[in-house]
Amino acid sequence: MKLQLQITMNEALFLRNPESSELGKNILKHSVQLIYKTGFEAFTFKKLAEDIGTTEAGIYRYFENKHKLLVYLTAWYWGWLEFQISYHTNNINDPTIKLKRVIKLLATAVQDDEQTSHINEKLLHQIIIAEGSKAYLTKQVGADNKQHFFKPYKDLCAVIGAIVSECSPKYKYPKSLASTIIEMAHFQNFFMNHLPSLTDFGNTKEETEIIAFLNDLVFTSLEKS
Amino acid sequence: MKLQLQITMNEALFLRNPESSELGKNILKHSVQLIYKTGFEAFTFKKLAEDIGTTEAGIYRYFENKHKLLVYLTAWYWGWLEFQISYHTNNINDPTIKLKRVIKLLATAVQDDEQTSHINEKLLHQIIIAEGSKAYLTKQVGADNKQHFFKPYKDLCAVIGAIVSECSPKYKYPKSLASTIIEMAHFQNFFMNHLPSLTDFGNTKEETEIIAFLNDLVFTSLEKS
DNA sequence: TATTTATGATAGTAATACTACCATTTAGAA
DNA sequence: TTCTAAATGGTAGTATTACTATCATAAATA
Repeated sequence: MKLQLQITMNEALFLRNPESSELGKNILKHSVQLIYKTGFEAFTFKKLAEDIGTTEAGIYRYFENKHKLLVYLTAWYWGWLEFQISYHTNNINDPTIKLKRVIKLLATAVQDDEQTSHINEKLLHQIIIAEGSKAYLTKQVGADNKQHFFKPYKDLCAVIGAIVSECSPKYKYPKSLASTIIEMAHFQNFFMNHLPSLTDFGNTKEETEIIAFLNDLVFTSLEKS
Repeated sequence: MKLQLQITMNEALFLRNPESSELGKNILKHSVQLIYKTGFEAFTFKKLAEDIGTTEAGIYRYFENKHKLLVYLTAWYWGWLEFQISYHTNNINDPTIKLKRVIKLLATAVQDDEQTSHINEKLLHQIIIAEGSKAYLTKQVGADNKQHFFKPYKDLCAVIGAIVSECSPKYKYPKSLASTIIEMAHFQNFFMNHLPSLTDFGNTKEETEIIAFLNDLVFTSLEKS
């Protein structure tokens, strides 16, 4: 049996649903590869079209511009990650163990998930680390937010914040701690690999060290309160 | 008496030193205003030239491209902030008080500093919040790093990391905690203002709450170890 | 079989990100 | 003071980017 995981996306993110056709799926697949390879700044619809073997106009029928495509990919990732979290923390009662799993999932390089054939989660994870915050660090953040483009990110943050509160009902900053965990899981990874002197993991470059740091940071805060 | 604070900049960041001429100073001054107003993506040298009343070619004599200008501005800001920190923590012996001052300086909206007439620090602080990470979240981060473009950021991080270690010599992650403090002072501010459900400060939107959160996060970690 | 719908192919435009060149003004050295 | 070099102003031009529009064809569907 092979289950197909479908993540429901905000329809305002695309002009035509990329999951609904071969070309659309190719756009998702190749955009992940190309953004990973060139970085978001150098990424253009023209290069993407050449990569796929279609034309620029073909891409524009699916996405208005590359910013919307990036927001789509990040939203997809957060949706996917929330599912991963719900799957891997299912049936666990101890919120401390749950939160540890969450931290591990956030900070660990992902395996390419067979369930979603056209998107390479491992590459997408790297894209989120290096480009993810560009999805909201824009002048349009307010307008995009009104259209609920960041709902998957907020939902994930709310889920993690709820686990934090389960661990420690009196802790005063569950949501800020949740967004800190998410962002730092990624930033410390980027720093470790590119600006190692900003971290304490420059020698080993091991993800496990980031996990240990975040666990230490989070659980001393929660134990105290 | 009016002292002029000069921040020494990496010469590879510019083609001609913008501090050395009126046009150069105008480029710095107006780029801060224009990036603040339009955001970095929509910011172009053409618009900047029109703003100043010069031509595109004039700007290109000082900066190779807008990325280098952004890196210049961020580097300037980190250098300036390191001076602020050293000034405001001077003669304080208790490292805990020092670290609290640092957190406050990082998280507080700055006053425009009279000592540096052509750069508006208050606007620049806002630019750092919204655009600062774009200086290093690029494919060229390795090449830029080799040219020491991020040295002021690293120096600042090292200074803060040293204070952390003073507070708690056994704490295992002083540098990662320092970069976490810096990034979160800015990200929580951005979230509070634009995606408030990612924080616990959405109601009041007060910087003092970010400071309280960071103090709680940092000092429970340090007390414990 | 008729008819939508998706795609392919081509063209065109405005803006961006530069580079090059020349004329003029300004500032410093002789 | 004059000469010279440096800084600036102004204009042009190019390749690329970020789109929009149009038309033909192929594939799916009714």
